[in-house]
Amino acid sequence: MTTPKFAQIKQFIVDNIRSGAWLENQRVPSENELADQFSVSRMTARRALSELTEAGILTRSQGLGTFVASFKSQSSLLEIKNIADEVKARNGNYSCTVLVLESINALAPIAIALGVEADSVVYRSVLVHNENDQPLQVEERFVNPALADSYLQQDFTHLTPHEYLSSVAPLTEARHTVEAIMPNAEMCQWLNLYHEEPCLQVIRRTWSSTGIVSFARLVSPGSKYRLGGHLTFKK
Amino acid sequence: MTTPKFAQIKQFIVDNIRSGAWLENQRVPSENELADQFSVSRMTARRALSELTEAGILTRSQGLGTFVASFKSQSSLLEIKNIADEVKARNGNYSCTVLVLESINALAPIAIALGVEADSVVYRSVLVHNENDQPLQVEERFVNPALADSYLQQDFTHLTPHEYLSSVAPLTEARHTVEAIMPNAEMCQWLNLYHEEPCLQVIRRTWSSTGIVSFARLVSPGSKYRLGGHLTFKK
DNA sequence: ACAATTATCTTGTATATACAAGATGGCTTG
DNA sequence: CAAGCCATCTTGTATATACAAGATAATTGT
Repeated sequence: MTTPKFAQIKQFIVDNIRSGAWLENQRVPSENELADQFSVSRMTARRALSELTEAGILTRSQGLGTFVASFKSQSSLLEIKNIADEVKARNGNYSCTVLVLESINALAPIAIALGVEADSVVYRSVLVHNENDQPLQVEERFVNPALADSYLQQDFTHLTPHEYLSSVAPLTEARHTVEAIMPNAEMCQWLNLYHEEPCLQVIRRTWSSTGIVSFARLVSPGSKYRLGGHLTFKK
Repeated sequence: MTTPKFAQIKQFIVDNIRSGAWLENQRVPSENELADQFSVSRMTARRALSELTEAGILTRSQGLGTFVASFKSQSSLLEIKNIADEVKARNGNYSCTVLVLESINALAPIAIALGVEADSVVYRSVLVHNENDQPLQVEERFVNPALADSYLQQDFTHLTPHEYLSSVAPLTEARHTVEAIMPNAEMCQWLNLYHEEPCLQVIRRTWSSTGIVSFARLVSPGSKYRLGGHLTFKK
């Protein structure tokens, strides 16, 4: 008996749901019933139910019982991975080109996004992430100097901005939006696009405990890049 | 003392991380230390650490200790919500128009995506989801008749296809991809677009225990629709 | 000096027990 | 008959205890 008892009970429950034997919103055995059935203590049976509830596969309510969660309530999740890791994962040759690394006076929209005063100095970088020496994504990033004052001295061909910023300011929050845009002429040049092509744009804002750290715009050609997501009953 | 003890300990730990007092990869107090510090049993302290580990805020390793998880390892997640719910959530007027509801002979790519033989009969629906009577998203869906034989008899102006399919075949898995595309003429007409505009396209395939249930293509204008994601240390 | 053992710390699994609190049905009482 | 009470089910919180197993540092023996 190498697999723990609580894991066996989890497996038993998941199998019943996967096979369709237990349908949505149907009641599952109570803690005491499972404890008897598997000859374990109530706390062990409880652990199986609790962890599956935390995973969103079951729902519980005190006094009533435990039920199979409705699939509808499962929100579908998409991962936004580090692009360097993604390229390496598919055995591509990853490289990075630094196009711009400067300090500028923030225009109003940038200043607002970074939570600093308009026209104050912020850092700006534009990098191109390449796979097999072909542009895959352009990263334009605005950084709050108060939280990362040596940003301009970094060598981003070896350390990504995100990695550097994480080490300088402990990140506490991030927000993303994904949209489809048409690249402007400058972006076309950066991405080496000869004809106009729709692009995926991810806007990422990262917070630290003391304020907004940076504001990044990640643009990739729709023909070369896509986001993947996966949702499954398992474990 | 209304809030449970384990929740208080979780709060204490999260506060220390948010404030930057405990940095990435730094060791946090052990179960026994927390138990002494808060005058609780080891099992209660353990619960706080376990739940924060499950949430991805801490990492643990047997024999070594518990550590603040590195932000880098946190995968950023995007939610794909039900569009009807989203519209209603912002107090919009949601409506749905059924453009196509038919059975067709599947071309090769559709047949492969659905896991059926080429040229076999499958169901196809094209719906337009409207916000305040303006097209927001086109949903083109191909359905495996073996798993939902009364699909064509449904009234999708009141029940979404996803809701109907969930009730008929217990869903066990879903996969998504998001990309930026340029709509063709037919799609432009459906979306009421006068000039060409980049669109966000979500492809969703859903599995049941007995096979692939359906294959959906969700297309929204880039100017009207975006996906939002959010990642935070909390609870 | 070096290798093997031991002690001691950590997390991981499991049990038995106790009481609190929500939900439900049946019973008692007015 | 109906309102209130109570027994009994459920999950939720909390403790004390025991042993297993991984990791590390100290100790011991050669």
